[in-house]
Amino acid sequence: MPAAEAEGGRGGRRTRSMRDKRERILVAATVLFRELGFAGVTTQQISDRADVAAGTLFRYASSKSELFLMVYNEQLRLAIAEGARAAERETEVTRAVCALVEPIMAMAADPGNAVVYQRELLFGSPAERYRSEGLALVAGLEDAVANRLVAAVSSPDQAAPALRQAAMRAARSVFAVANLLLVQPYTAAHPGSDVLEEFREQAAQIVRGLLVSAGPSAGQPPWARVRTAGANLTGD
Amino acid sequence: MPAAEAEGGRGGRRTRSMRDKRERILVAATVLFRELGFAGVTTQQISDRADVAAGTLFRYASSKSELFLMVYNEQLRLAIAEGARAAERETEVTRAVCALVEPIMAMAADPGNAVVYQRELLFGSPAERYRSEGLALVAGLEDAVANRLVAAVSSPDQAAPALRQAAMRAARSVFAVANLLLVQPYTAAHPGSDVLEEFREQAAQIVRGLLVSAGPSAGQPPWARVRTAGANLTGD
DNA sequence: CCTCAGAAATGAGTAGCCTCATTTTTGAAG
DNA sequence: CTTCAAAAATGAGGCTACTCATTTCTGAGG
Repeated sequence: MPAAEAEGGRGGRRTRSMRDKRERILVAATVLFRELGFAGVTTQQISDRADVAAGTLFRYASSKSELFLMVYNEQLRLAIAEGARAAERETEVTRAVCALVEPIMAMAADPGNAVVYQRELLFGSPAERYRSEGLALVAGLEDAVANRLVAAVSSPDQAAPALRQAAMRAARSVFAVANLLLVQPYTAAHPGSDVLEEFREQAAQIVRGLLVSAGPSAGQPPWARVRTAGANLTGD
Repeated sequence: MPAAEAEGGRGGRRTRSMRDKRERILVAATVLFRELGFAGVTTQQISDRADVAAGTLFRYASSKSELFLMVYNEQLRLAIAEGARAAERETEVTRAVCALVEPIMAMAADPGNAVVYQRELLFGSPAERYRSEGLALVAGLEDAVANRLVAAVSSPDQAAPALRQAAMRAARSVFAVANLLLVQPYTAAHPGSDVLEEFREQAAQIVRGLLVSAGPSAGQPPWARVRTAGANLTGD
């Protein structure tokens, strides 16, 4: 009987050893990815540095990509938290929405890894643990944006479902825009433009679209009046 | 002297041989990618089928990804052309914009390859030939969308620069939304929703945002009046 | 203490993309 | 026809992510 008890509760040599290993791997991966970039690192280097065999790595993360997601999910979590804090200080909707998302845009300071992170998050094979984790973080952020949009227009409890839906849509659009702008340095599609500034403008445009009306099928409820709130984003 | 002449003009055994080879490779790649998907095909299979050596493949496309882009750029070209044709038949802005983009959404009928195409286009290594080609196609489509938006509001020749800029932004937003929706089946982020319907709604919202005003810094020029044009997308 | 079953670790092996030193082909000039 | 240089083709081999049969370890029961 003490069996499961003594083991599961806390220590247990086996459990501890695995925890240590996981930690060593995480640290090694973090350092190496940061220093050499995703493509510049081999899984060998990581396993060497973590002092485990090559094969052992794949018992803790099913692929190099997953390893990468494991490392950078942490950074995303931090960015999201910072965005939430910053947004609380804003009263105007559009500003608040931007505040929520901008810390993520700032991750692009390290263009190489930020872009890889996006790629793996969007296109990694589904149903992998760390990918889902990252996607959940993103979904949470989208919700936060949608909530802020709804709050700008009515009190949360009596929000019409149609409004909620329109707000979710706007949130997703904002997110899509952020995504594409993050890769932009890499596509070199629209050079010369300031990415952050562009993001603000596009976000403002989308928010305006939401505020004009909740959508074609909503029959113009009262809050459709709030037309141009947020239009003076750059004005003050 | 006849040197460059006789060769460059048309035939020339060498040139012809290379053309043939390129063609064989393209055909082999097209068939195999279609039948087995990007990941399901090895470069060996392609070179075998094209009846060239393994290494020869990489003289015609610098990587498996480029090979893939080479094949699917063609499909994108077709989709864009079809969109242009469909858009001419529409009078209402939002509908026209959707018509332009929707054939691309339809490419997602083959989810596997459509998603890979997006991935390679967005994240492939820059400055590769076929990637640039694909990006140029996309840029052209964005321009077409922007033009249609501008036309909805003023005659093209006297369009204010601020309007043009705002329209480009909206076009890019629409595009970003399309991008994300295309990967959605793969992220499984927002299941249950009809992708095409979602696209229309989000696009409508963005267009509305543009029509409300050209942007904060534009000082509300006359065309800012055109507020809710296109709001009845689903209504008729 | 010993035994033993299941978990975990291991690292040699595999597959597949791509490189590059070598070989073959080409077309012009003598 | 022969020679030659430049272009193109070749395919063995490198590199690296990942697998899997084998080995090592762990902790419980006797």
